[in-house]
Amino acid sequence: MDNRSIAQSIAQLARMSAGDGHVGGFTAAQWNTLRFFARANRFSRTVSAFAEFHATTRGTASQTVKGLVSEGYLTRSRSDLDGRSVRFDLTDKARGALSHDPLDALSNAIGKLAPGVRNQLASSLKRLKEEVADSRGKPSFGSCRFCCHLTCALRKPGGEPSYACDLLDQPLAANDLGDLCVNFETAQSNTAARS
Amino acid sequence: MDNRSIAQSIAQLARMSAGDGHVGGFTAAQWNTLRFFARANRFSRTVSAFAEFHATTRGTASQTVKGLVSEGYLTRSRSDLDGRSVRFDLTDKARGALSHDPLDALSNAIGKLAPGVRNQLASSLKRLKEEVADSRGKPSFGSCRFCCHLTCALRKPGGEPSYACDLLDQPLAANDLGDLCVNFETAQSNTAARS
DNA sequence: CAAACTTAGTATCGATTCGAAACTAATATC
DNA sequence: GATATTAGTTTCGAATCGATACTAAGTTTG
Repeated sequence: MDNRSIAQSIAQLARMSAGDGHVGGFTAAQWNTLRFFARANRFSRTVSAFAEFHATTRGTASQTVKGLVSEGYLTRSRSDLDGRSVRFDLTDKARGALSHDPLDALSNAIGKLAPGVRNQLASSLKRLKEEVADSRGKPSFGSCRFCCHLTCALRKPGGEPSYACDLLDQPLAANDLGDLCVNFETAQSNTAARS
Repeated sequence: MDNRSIAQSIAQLARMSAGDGHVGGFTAAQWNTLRFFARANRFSRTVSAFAEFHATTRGTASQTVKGLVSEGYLTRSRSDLDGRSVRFDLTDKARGALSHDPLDALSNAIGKLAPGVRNQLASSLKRLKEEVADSRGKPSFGSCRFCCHLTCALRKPGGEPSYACDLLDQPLAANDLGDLCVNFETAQSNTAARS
């Protein structure tokens, strides 16, 4: 099986499961938007970050987001720190909708893989994402847990560790570490750190 | 990393690399169409099979194909066996265009994986495709090589083997065995063969 | 064998999406 | 303080999509 066939398998798998069609009242673009805002951390729940993630323009992303806001799936709130920035958060209504995500067919299939195979798959995909993002000069949207900007300090010996992002200089809660971030940079391979 | 995150990685990877945007003068739908007709075997280079593969309607698929025919990327020819059926074949112009496929970014990234990891990835994806296709009650588009309908006869001891599809009762050339087919059914797991 | 059904492909229509470009407003840089 | 950059929005035209209706060829069935 050659590389191109494997690449096409990935593309087809995505198309098969995400479905381009209107499932459950949402368009494909809307599903992707909801999924993104469900998984992005608070620094990344913006139109720009979503546009980047979704590989589209800010204009298009803005339209999709606007639609979901007017239908009550996202709330809109301006940032205190940056007057230009606007953050969007999922409503409970959206969270309810996401419990019938058509992508679950794929998630379930993944769940049936043997643990070792599953983990191998996850790490291969992570690797591929970084590689492709790199070749396009775009961020790859990883989670803080594997990001070089994550700093961890142990408040007191044996106590709860506290986390922070040293790029944005903002604290991070322990259960936010798995969320996606625009500013993600892989923790290894920082050979060009001093550039 | 949970199953849903992995599923989203697959979706994102596909979107990142295939790019929804107009690359090289083709739309995303057109790229997918060209890729399909490049990899499908002669029984599957039809509007219906492509619609199935692309998870869209025949109407939409017909439109896209029509456009590519009028631009000289596909040729149209009626089937001798079935007066309704029409087969579409790639022109050299199309083959040239495919040498600048934006999906190559992903193919190249896959090529950089260690051979073992790469093969593991390929088999996981194959498995997932079948699983998801099954859960949707749709064909999964595998290649003849792994299909239960493939029959192989050795003409003479030590000679070239000859292949055929026992479903369509048609001969298969050795270098067609890697092509995609609508009628694909996985060679193993035929527990319900007598149903 | 003829009526009824199915299948392959096409055409038309309106809704949605997309990218490009122009625009406002806030922040950075020099 | 002028200029550039960044975040988000808006508008516009082209393209896509799904739904639906349609033609024509094959299959089933009575």
